[in-house]
Amino acid sequence: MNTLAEENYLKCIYHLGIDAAIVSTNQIAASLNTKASSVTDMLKKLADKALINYTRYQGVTLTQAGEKIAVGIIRKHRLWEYFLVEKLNFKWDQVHDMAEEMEHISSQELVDRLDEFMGFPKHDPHGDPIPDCNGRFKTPELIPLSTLVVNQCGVISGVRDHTSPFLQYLEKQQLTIGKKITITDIIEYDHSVALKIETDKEIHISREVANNLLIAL
Amino acid sequence: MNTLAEENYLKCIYHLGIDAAIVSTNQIAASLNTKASSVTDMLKKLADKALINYTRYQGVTLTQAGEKIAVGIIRKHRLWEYFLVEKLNFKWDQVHDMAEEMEHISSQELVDRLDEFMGFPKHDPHGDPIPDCNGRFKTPELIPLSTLVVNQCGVISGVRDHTSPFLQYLEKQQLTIGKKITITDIIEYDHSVALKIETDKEIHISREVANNLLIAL
DNA sequence: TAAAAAATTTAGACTTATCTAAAATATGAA
DNA sequence: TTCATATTTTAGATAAGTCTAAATTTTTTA
Repeated sequence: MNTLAEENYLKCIYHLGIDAAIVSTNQIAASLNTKASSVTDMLKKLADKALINYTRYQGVTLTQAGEKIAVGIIRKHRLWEYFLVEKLNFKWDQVHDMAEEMEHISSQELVDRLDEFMGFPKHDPHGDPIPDCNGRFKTPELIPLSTLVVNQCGVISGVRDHTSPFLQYLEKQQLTIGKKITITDIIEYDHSVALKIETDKEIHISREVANNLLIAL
Repeated sequence: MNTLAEENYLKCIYHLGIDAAIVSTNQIAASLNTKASSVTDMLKKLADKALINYTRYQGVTLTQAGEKIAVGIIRKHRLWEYFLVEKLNFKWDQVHDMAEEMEHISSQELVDRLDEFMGFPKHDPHGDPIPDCNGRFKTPELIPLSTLVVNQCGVISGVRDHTSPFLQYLEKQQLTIGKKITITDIIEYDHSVALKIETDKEIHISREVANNLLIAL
């Protein structure tokens, strides 16, 4: 088995690897709030375990074995988030830190039974896809709301920012997963966006918010 | 917050303290599969944190603060065991190791909501009482089955041995929590016991098994 | 394309929790 | 009540994961 620190590095490399073919030491250090020298030490260890491909000064990628572990952790994280929201009635902005602890519970059978207990959910409370017990999942085509044009419509299906303040703001504005929205206006001056939620409510959001809201067309 | 190791020491001292006013270094070492010298180191640390009362060579007791933490961990352990058995359909002999990991998940609100979700259960799958959110619980008067006499009856309400082989054996014999039993015979030679389960099944168990089965009269 | 800047690694140190071996203290049997 | 034994503590070492500071390599830019 792997230590907690190892698991966190693998998960981090996986996430950073989504936007970049190769992940750098400094990216990992920034993401984990640690120092580059600490990262280097851990990279050597993970390379020895054949969980990453690593050459000095050249950044890292996950091996198949490493990716499998990372996806397993993400599966657990998202299933526990779903559990916390759907079964224990937490809000979507409260569950991240708890799931961060729970994702390290080791039993494979536990996760699989939890999955079954909840009816094999496909998405966590933030819209992120939940890998199945074989680690398979598909990432739907989502685009930032900021790329839509006037009169275009779509469904809120994910967020780029998972922090509490952002999620709380969205909740207050009723900008939650599954809601259908239509762009009614885009203000040239600051790129802020006016939009209609479902059929009634009309609201106005900043460019930054629009950038962090993901839409399925 | 306390480290995982600290929590395990506190829980261990609590359990050992049930049968003895003062807990010794060697008892803790045996119980945690560690060395006495390691225990001494940790005792100093816990004493510095005012979680135990400790004087060199004199053994330890928990302070009120230490006991509160220990009971909190036991509450979490037992609630998760209940969850695993009642919601995820695990057998009572499969849940201990998983709960051992889950008991260290820190959120107080999570445990309390879990408790509520399950309807505030009073006992875990092995019959042990679950402390409420204020750490209060009462230990019912239970006696080993081996102390009963012929024709005496009672209800199986707990076990002294929580290991898988013992629990599996009990399950196979239908000697599970809640079953009413009546002693039909006690064999002088080896102190083994013949008994009737509920109204029908008649079985024969060893002295050792009888010693580890707890009965409410 | 060479020097400056940025990124990364190495070297050496610290903390936590553990260990072995030796020393100190307590216990209990003669 | 003293000595042998058992228990406990101290001293010093080790592994994991982190840190700072210095050295090395890569990248950028002039």
